[in-house]
Amino acid sequence: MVRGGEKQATAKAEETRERIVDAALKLFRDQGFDQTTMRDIAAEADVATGAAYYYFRSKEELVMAFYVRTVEEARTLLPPAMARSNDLGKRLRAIIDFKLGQFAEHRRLLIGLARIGIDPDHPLSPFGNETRSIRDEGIAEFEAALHGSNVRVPKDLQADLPRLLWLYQMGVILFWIFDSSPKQARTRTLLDGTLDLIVRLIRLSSLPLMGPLRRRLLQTIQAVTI
Amino acid sequence: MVRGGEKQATAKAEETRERIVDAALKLFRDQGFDQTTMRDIAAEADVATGAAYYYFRSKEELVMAFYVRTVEEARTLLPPAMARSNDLGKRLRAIIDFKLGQFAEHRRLLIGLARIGIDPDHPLSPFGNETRSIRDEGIAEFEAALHGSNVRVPKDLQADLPRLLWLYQMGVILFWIFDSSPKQARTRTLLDGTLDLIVRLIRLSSLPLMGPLRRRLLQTIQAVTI
DNA sequence: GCCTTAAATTGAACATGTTCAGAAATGCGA
DNA sequence: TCGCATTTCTGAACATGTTCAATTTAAGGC
Repeated sequence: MVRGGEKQATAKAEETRERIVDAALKLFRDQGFDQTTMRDIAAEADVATGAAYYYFRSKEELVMAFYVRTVEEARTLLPPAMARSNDLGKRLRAIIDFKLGQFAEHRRLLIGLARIGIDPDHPLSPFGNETRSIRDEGIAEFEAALHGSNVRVPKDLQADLPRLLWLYQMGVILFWIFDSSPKQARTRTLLDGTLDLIVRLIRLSSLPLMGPLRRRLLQTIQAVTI
Repeated sequence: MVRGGEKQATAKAEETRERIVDAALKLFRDQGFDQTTMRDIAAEADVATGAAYYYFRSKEELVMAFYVRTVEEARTLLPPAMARSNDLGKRLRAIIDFKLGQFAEHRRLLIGLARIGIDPDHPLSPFGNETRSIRDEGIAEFEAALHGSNVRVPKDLQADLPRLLWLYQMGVILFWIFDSSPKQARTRTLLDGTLDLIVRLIRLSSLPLMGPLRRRLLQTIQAVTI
């Protein structure tokens, strides 16, 4: 049994696994998630139908495999991109632009992921237990963006702000999946309009006057999130 | 052919249709959306499997039928509930509480609706064309809440604010579907924490100082929404 | 009452995600 | 190299959403 990585796979198995992901990604990209059948994928990867289920629990998990790939890519490529400026707005934008760039070719594919996300009972829900490490890595990206930036973050915000920004990013990505405007121009507009506002809000939140309001908001956020 | 209402159905057909919805709702409630098969539903309604597809295009459309029922119920019950106060916060709360009350028994069922919602290509997406009239009715509820309230809304906000509040409501409902805390207590906390804030924001937005910021936000919102 | 047309209904067939019992391949100690 | 355990893979079977050709039922005019 392979699958979670509980047992380390042989080189050959690893190669088969990759072949299945590659086949799936190619077909997803060319004909969309729903239009691609598991039989198609297996045929494209030159394995039997059931083989895919030896490596992946479901069709959606193949999308998740793609997502994991992008996270790994981000791990090496994001830090240098971030180092280019210490302006918080630019740093946040760098993260989100990078992600959207990674997804660009596979926009329709993310519908498969979104469907997972919407189902709180699904093991692969982005808010669930099984995806914690991926999620934590995503949140850490925003922590890093804040850390090296030119914006001071009030102490009591420091613990929650990265997660809030990550949540914002998830919202943007969701919007982007929906966005049928040419080249997803509306998403760019959304980013232009809101990112700058967020940075300004973070800046304002440091003002002493804002203490009570900030605490009130934080309290709500903490009470609401798990 | 029935289905959209293109042809008016006979009384008997209408009765069959209702029987199918009732059967579906009963089974959805008792055993969940995914665990209920179309064969189960047909059997419970004493019709053949295919009959359900004479009236509904898909399993999800049965959930939509439930949703339409709640909208119709709201049409008669919401106005009186709203008339009880002209405090905007209370009026908004009345709408949302009423909806959550309607859904309470069928929380798991809404996952089926959420899956539709997340797929921008689905004909029944809450942002799509086919659901316009339902959506407009929902937005109108918030328009009414604003109209008879004690809060003055700046002119340039009046066109968009109801839709924004409706969007907020959708977000709350989505959160509520996810909310696994006992009796969905976290959703109540979220409402307590954010509704009051929203009302205060609307109030603040009238201040002359807020003009530029308000215009900037509005511009973004208008550029971003369809 | 009979005929014609449309509406309503049937149930088998189909498509596709998923499972599973077993076959083949592989690795490994003796 | 042989035997055995484990991993990898197979393809048929299954479950379930959906479609569809065919049948039954109902409505309306004559």
